[in-house]
Amino acid sequence: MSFFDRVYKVARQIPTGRVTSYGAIAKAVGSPQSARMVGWAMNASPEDVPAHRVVNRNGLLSGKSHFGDSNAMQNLLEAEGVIVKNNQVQDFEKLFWKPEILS
DNA sequence: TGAGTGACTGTAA
DNA sequence: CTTACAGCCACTC
Repeated sequence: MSFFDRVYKVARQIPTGRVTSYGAIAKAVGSPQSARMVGWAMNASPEDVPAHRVVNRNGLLSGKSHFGDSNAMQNLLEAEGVIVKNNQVQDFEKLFWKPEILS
């Protein structure tokens, strides 16, 4: 199983209406210092991976520009009940979902 | 085989 | 409080 596969496995576990950070996923897959790789994995993520629920540690939609439309990521989040304003998730601390560590 | 790159993060000024 | 900088690891050319 590759690094990417593990990232996808964790990302798919993010509940609807919740968000997490790249660093949190990196930690969950066993490479806490590979947050950048997580982002890269998201760049190549399959459709069944909710990449829009993954933001940076400030709750900022750093990856929105990688979606087709500049509003796509925000629209997806808002459709799930996540309030996004100025490219930033509101109540990020409340909505933050901590992924479980992969064994 | 080696250098470049990136949807990040934590620490320092 | 905001801005800067360096480390990080897996992947591509």
